[in-house]
Amino acid sequence: MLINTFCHIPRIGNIKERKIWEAGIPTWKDALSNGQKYPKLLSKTALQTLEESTERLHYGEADWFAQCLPKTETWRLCSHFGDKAAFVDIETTNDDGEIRITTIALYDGKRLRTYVQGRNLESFCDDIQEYSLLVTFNGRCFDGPIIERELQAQLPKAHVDLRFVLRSVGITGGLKACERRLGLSRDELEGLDGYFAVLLWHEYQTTGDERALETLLAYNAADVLSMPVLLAHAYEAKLMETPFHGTPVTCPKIAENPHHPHEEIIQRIRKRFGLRFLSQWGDHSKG
DNA sequence: CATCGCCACGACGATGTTCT
DNA sequence: AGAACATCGTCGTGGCGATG
Repeated sequence: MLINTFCHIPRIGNIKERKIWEAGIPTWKDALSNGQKYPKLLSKTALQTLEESTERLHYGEADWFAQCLPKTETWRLCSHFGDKAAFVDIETTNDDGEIRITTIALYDGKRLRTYVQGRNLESFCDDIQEYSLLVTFNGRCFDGPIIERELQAQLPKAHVDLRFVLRSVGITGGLKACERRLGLSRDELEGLDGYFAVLLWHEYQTTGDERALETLLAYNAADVLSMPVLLAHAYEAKLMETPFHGTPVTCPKIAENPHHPHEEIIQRIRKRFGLRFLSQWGDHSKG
C-alpha cells in the first residue's frame, strides 16, 4: 500500500490522491514513468518527492515516511515495514504521583521479550533499536511518552496506534473490548485490567512472591500477543476503503503465551480488594 | 484521578482555474 | 495577462476517551 500512497507529498491530501488513482496512476512507478502527462495532478516537485520516496523506501527509512504521512494514514507503513514491527505494551505504578514503569512486553511476531523493573528494564532501550515500526494500543497517549521520559529511550517515529486505526474502522473501546469484538479470548486472564496489574506488582514487591510477577508478565504478554491480529484486521479494513483491496492480507494466529497466570494469586488479590476495586488514586495517592 | 494526543470542526490562506 | 472565484489543505482549539 505504501507504493500506492501519494498523500505523503506536500499539498496532496486524500481527495487529490483519489483523483490520481482514478486517472490511472496506481503506483509511484506509474507516476514516475508517465506522470508528466498530468501536470495538474502531479507537479514537478511532487514527482521529485516520489523519486525521493523510492530511494527512502529502498533504504528502509520508515521514520521519514511517518513524518510525511498524515497521522491517520500511518497504517500504510505495515505493507513494507510490518516484518520490522515491534508490538509494545507497558505496565506502570503510580507512587506518589510519579508514574514508574514496572514491566514491558516487546513482541515482534516471533519472539517475545519481557523487561522487569530492577532487573533488565534498561535493556529495552537497546532492543527496541532493532525495529523500524512501533505498534501499540493507545501508545501515542500513554506508553510512548512514558517510555521516552522514564527510560530516555529512542522509539521509532513510525508508530501505528491501534486504538485510532481500529476506531476509524468502527471498532471502538479499549484493548479488551476490541479483542472481544474480533472474537479473541484471554482464557484465565479474562476480567483482569490495568489496575489489577498494579496490584500484582504491589503483591510482588511486598511479598517477593515470584508467582505474582509471573502472573503480571502473563497479563502484559497477552496484551502484545494479540496485537498482530488486531493490526491485520485493521490493515485489511483500511485497505477495503481503497481501490487496492485485492491484495490478500494474512491474519496471524495468536502465539502461545510463555507466561502463565497463577489462579491462587488472582483469587488472593480479588479477596483482599473485593469485587469492586478502589481506584488507586482514591486511597494511595494521599498516602 | 491525571495525563495526553487524536479527531472534529471551522476559519484561514495558498494554489489552481476560469472568465474576460 | 490579470482579477475573481473555487477548491483543497493546513492550522488552531476544545473535548473526548483510554491508559495504569
